[in-house]
Amino acid sequence: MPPSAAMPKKRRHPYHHGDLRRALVREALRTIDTEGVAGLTLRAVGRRLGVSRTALYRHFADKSALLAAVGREGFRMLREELEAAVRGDPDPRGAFEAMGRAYVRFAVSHPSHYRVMFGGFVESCRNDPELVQEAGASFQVLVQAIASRQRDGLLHDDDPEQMARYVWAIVHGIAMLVIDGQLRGRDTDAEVGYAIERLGSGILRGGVSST
Amino acid sequence: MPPSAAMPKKRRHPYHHGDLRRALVREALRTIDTEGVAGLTLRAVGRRLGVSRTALYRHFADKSALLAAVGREGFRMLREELEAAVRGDPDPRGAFEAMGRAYVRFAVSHPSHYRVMFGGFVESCRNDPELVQEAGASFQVLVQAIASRQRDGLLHDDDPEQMARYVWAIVHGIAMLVIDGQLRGRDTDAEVGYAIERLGSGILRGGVSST
DNA sequence: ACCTGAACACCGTTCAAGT
DNA sequence: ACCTGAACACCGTTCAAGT
Repeated sequence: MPPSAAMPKKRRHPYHHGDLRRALVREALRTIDTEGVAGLTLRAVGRRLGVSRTALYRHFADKSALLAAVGREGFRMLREELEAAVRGDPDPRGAFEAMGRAYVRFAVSHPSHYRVMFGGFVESCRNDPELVQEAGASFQVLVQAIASRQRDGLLHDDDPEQMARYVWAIVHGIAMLVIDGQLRGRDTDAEVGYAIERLGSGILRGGVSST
Repeated sequence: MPPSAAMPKKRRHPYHHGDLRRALVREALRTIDTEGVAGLTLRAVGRRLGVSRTALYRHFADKSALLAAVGREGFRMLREELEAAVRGDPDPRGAFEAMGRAYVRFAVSHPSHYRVMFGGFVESCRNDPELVQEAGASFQVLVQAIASRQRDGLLHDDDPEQMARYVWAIVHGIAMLVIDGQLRGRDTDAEVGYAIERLGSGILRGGVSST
């Protein structure tokens, strides 16, 4: 037989080297970055990793389990950044603002994570209790920050969770609008800065509390 | 030949009766309602309408064109509801609140429309200028309402478009959180009510304007 | 344990052909 | 004009088989 005919020419090592699971998540994110969540296919991920179409099923039950892993990672990263923002600024007012900026910055610099976290692709609560727990932990960072500032007398004495949902809706709204390109041409920092100012003071003018 | 052998037994009329285009949009919405945007397939839509897999291409260039039609319809409906809310309440303060409630109510009662409008499924700006125009028209309803209240001296004299983006981010954020089930167990009306109150007055307490 | 290819039941889209 | 079926190049997932 000819010496070089039956040589397998593509695969260098028959098995994937190190941590295939992590590689799959990383490659999925790269794909979502460029193609969008709808453009994510397991076959292409495998192909790009030089691995069979079905190797993925050794690490994830199915496609939505892979997405759940992406979402979980995202919530952990977000929580760490929020905690860092709280820790980073000794002034309570400044720390609160830093959290808001950190939240939107996270979403803008990790849009793929963020979309998976909130895009409704993961059937969140049903499937993955770990993901629900991570999501709850991120939210609690905000709740605690608000409660602390209420104790300092800086914020109104509303239910801290209620106030946290309000603040969350604002930063989430800004983040989604930026990611979806609805604020194209706008300076994200300026948008967040305006929002934080009016979040504090309100949009109503003066003491006009009619009737 | 046997008398009843070659009878076509399924199709009652060989062509689709009336407005296939409208039927396709309606059926697409029904599918998204039950299966989610990811679960929308053109073949299933055709099947459910008793029409060939490819009949759709007489009315839409491709799948994303169908989604663009859904998005356009959504923006038109949203604008009409916002305009109705403004018209419906003579009191400026009440009308503004009514708009916020109408916005979130629209998103919650038409989640499929809303997801398509803002989910990034339509490559918005690129493909469909009509859709961009409809979206802009909805936004202008809010901008005009704000400018009018500024002339009455009710709101701070910020750039009305800037303030509109802020208000939009809030209602959009609430709408997305409700639709994605992140506020499950919460009373949507109560969330919106709280948001509108604090949107007006701010979350900071008293006249503490330090430094 | 980890990986593989073949196979199954699906997709979106194109196209020559029918009425 | 409007609709059709066959065909193409894709999917996610399962499964018996290899190392």
